[in-house]
Amino acid sequence: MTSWHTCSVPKVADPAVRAALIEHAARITAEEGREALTSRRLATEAGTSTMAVYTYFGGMAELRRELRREGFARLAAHLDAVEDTGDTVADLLALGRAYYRNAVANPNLYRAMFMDPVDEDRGGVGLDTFDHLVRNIERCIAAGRFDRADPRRLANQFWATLHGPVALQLTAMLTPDEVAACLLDTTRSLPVAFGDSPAAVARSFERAAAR
Amino acid sequence: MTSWHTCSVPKVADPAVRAALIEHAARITAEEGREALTSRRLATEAGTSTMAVYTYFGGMAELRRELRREGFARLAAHLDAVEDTGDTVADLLALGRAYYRNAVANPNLYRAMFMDPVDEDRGGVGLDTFDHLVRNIERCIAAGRFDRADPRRLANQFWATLHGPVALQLTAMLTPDEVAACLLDTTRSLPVAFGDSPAAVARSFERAAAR
DNA sequence: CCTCGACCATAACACCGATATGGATAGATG
DNA sequence: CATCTATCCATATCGGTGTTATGGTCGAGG
Repeated sequence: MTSWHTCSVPKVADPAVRAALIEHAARITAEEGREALTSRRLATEAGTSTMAVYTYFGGMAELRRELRREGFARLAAHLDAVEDTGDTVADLLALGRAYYRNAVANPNLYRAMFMDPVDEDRGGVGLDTFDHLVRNIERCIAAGRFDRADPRRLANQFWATLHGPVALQLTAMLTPDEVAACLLDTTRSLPVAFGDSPAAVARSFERAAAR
Repeated sequence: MTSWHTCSVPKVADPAVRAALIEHAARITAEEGREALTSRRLATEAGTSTMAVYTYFGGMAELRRELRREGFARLAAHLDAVEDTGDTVADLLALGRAYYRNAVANPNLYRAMFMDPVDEDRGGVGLDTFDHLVRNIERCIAAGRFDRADPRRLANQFWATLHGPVALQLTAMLTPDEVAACLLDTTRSLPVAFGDSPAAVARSFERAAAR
């Protein structure tokens, strides 16, 4: 029949099934970690069979790849929520706090993005996420707060300085308290190393904390 | 028979089999990563059966725990090879370089130690390894190079500052070149944040690089 | 209407960690 | 020396995994 008003879902490459798989995969991974994400369980909870994973993704590895893409989208949403103010360094510190909050809010997705091994090369997944960080550092330089330098290099440094404590907390190598102290110290000293004055950093720190 | 000169290996709790299991497990993990370490393959290459894993360790999880202990022993050997000189900050920088070299030399063991998830609490495995770092920082403080502070807190900060770039390199999020630049910058700025003068840090940096 | 091809449910395969079972053997006991 | 006992481990098995082969269903286009 297929009359014009039935609006039947096209059977070919049904995007709803694909989206449901990613959604359920993200939920299972976020709630119980990578090991809990099995093809059979995913198929059951998504209301399909394991074959759907292969028709839409090719295998569990590719599905996890899409899962990482989803995680980067969520991280980007967290970072985009930090709005720019006149204090570029305070903005940078706020970005750091948002990064940390996203990590502890979704530890298993953070693991999947930044800590789990991945055989294939990471084909630029999540690369645009860090443009946000780079642009903020460019503004810090333009505002005269940081010395002139390659913004990308400073951004990598800032990122690694965040990732170190975060990763050690997620593997229980450091306690959350130790990590909090660590981040407090490093995020305070890093802008100074980038060229800002200690007094200005202290002011920006209070402004960022007040948000 | 078992006369006094046959020196028969005691059958009860044969430590040679246990050692062989750990040795082969370390080799397989180091060469091909965590996923390659299966009980069947380990048993085959060690010349025994999978049951040996259970009689000696209780399961694959406990075996991996011992594997981590082995990794910490190797790291400790790397760090112990750094000898103390009169320049305590140069010693600290040399420890950092040794830490990095150990990580890139045995990436999969580093993963097993610091990046892989572990359900049980990390029962202080590898805790003594960081005493080395803490004592060095205590000497930096005693020598007047660093401001008075909790040495453990500074050690955590130093460790996290190393782990961040290292971990991002091992997951291919950053290239080795980017990580090298990152470590160059952070290890240079961190002692300054700890209270040392930039000029003194620069001197110690050259001394450490000259080793 | 009818064919065609995409989608996917079922079943099977090879592999994993873990366990039950029993045989072999070293050491203790008489 | 004979026997007993407890340990170690080889075999077989179980439930689980990712993946693949097969075939049926059903929408789309001629």
